[in-house]
Amino acid sequence: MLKERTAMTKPEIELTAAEWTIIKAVWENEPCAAPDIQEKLFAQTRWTYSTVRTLMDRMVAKGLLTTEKIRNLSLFRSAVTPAQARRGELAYALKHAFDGALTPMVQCLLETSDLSSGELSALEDLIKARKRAAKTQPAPQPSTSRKPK
Amino acid sequence: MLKERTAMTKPEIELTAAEWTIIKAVWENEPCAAPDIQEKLFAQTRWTYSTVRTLMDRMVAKGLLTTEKIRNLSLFRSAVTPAQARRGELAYALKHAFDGALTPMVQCLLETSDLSSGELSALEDLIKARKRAAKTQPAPQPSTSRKPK
DNA sequence: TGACATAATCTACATCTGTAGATAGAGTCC
DNA sequence: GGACTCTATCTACAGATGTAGATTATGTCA
Repeated sequence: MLKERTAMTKPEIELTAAEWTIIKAVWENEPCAAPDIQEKLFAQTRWTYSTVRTLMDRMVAKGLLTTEKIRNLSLFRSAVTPAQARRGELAYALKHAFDGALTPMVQCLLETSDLSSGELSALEDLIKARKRAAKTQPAPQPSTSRKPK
Repeated sequence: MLKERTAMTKPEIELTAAEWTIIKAVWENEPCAAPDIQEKLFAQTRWTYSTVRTLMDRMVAKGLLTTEKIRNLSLFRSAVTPAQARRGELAYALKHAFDGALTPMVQCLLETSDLSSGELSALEDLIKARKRAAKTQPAPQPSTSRKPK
């Protein structure tokens, strides 16, 4: 029936392409009704109400969204923040494609993409800021762990 | 999941967790036979020969591996390079989680992970190198394109 | 109280993934 | 040639995903 994540450390959030599409729309409209999301996405996706609704219901079952029923209407809200979702995505890439090693990942990003020198400088600044932060505080979150499946 | 390969541009490689496991083993043994891969992975995954073989055959069908039959034996080789696979993974994350914007992605990486100042300096050097390269040459590859299915 | 417009619910179905057991074909050794 | 041992092939099956039609319940307006 329902499989729920009882909390503690979140079980590594991973979203499919369709789920990303939905949740981004939800983030922008929270709280929102399914028909709103359907309309909002129709131009991009051509999804029918049924499709959107099925997707959203399944996302509720997975703990990605929540619903609250008000009379005849289901109000949806996101259950994960953009930051959490992003982290999950990065963790997946980091874990599988780079065996957890961050530096090569950034390197690959730099090589693959075509950044202006302004953007490069912005990144440099980010790193400098991070260095300063590291001096004062110990460190942030622990990074991903290993183990397939 | 679904990959949409709208055309021309490389079909955007995406690997599932199981496929990553397999292809990494293949990269390290190329060319190799399915039983080798199975043995190699058994400790980590506990997969039987059937499982590994099915996975590998499907990967051949998808163009991720190639086979060549020599008498009774199927020899497998990778059909995508580590770099291609990595780029595919990054492209997916970049596209869905960061709407294609690289700087926020790097920022998220920096925030989430706990890097030593040595590593941070290494990143800084990478960026500096990239800046220098940008001065001499125009630019590398174009980055990913957009449009959900 | 009908006639609509809306939203929800149910059911369906093709693929794709993860995981394998059962069976058959080849090669090898006595 | 039989007994083994690999390797390959076939078939299966549950669960996840993408996509939606059909049917029903609810709300609204004349």
